[in-house]
Amino acid sequence: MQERRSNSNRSQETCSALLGVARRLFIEKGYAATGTPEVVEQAGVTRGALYHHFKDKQALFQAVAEAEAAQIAREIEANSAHAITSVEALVHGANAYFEAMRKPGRVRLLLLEGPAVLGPEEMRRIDMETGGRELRHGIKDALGENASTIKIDICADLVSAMFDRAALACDAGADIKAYENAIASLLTILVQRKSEPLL
Amino acid sequence: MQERRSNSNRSQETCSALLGVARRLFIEKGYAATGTPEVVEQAGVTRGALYHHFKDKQALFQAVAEAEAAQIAREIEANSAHAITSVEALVHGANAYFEAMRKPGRVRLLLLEGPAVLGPEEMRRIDMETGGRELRHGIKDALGENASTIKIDICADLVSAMFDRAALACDAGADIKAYENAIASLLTILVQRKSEPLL
DNA sequence: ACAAAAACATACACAATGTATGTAAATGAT
DNA sequence: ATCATTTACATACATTGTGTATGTTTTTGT
Repeated sequence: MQERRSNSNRSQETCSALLGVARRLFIEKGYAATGTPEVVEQAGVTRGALYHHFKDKQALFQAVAEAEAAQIAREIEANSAHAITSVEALVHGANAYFEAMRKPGRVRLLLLEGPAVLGPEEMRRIDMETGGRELRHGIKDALGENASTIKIDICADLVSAMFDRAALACDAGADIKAYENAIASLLTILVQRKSEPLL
Repeated sequence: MQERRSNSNRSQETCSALLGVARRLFIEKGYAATGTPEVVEQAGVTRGALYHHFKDKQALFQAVAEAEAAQIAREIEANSAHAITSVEALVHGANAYFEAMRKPGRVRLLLLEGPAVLGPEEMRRIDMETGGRELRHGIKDALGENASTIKIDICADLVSAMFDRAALACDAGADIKAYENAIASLLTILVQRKSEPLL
């Protein structure tokens, strides 16, 4: 009794199983402590399948991280759809980001292990293709048209750093509201300075 | 011909050799790609000596990270000795931090690998015992006496996050002056708000 | 139906980690 | 000064994981 499946279906299902198990183990035990034998065992395949679909363990992690970042971007986009002023858009986006990063494991995946495993430039690329792009857009609106590209980039980078640190702190048990208020104050000040360039 | 050395001297010299080689390899190749056989070979000892002085590879990394953080704290303290106002102290401290973090490898050690290998809470502990303590003190002065402890902590955490991100960007080739100016502006705004509490 | 390619599975070579055990040097007490 | 004890190492081993090479099955295209 053998059900005939297409090749793309086979690949998709095995990749999906591998990514799901890898994601859970990377979150539970971390990248270094997660062995490929354990991953394939729980996914119901062999190491041969893994190394057929992914170049190495790092590529598996990268796929997990990219999928997670894409999902986060979708959630942010859904939760911050309606916003009138640029400040509101920024604050809504920030709150949506915090809400998304509350899902267990995301902080560890994207803020702790990601930079160490894939490097900061690769993580920055992933971030820019997902959530970071919208943040930069919001910052650009907030700063006004007289802000140079480089200043927009730096400002967005610094604000993004605060967001990440806040998510990290909340993941460690800190009060979310306190960080949200602090960041909201900073963003408000930032935008009120629109006329005379802040940075 | 055998020179009689004290036990503490023997330990100190082997530990020093191990830490020096480990530091260089951790910086050059990263934590995961650095093997203990390579470390002990270049240090002129055996793995037995390593595992006698350090519990495991992670403990070796932690010792390297703590030594580096302590050295950075010393450099900051030396370079920001004289400051009149609290703002000046903050800006001087920030510039001293950037200058210290320009030394090759420190960004990778303390901002990339450290959080992944030792965990964020351990890195925060190390930071608080070295440079972070002075930053928090400066922030407290800048915010004034009416700021609550929790607000001081959060503000210092967020500012520290910006410092770290700036150091990371500069390590990747970004313009240091641009980030320094951006942070200086933000700090100025922060402190000008002393009367009506910012956070 | 048959060749080619894709999707796996199996087996192997290599390396690294941590530990257990053995040895030499230093310390402390008599 | 000697001897027991502890400290500082060195050696050997057991385990585990990574990546690759090779083999097998299933699908695809002609």
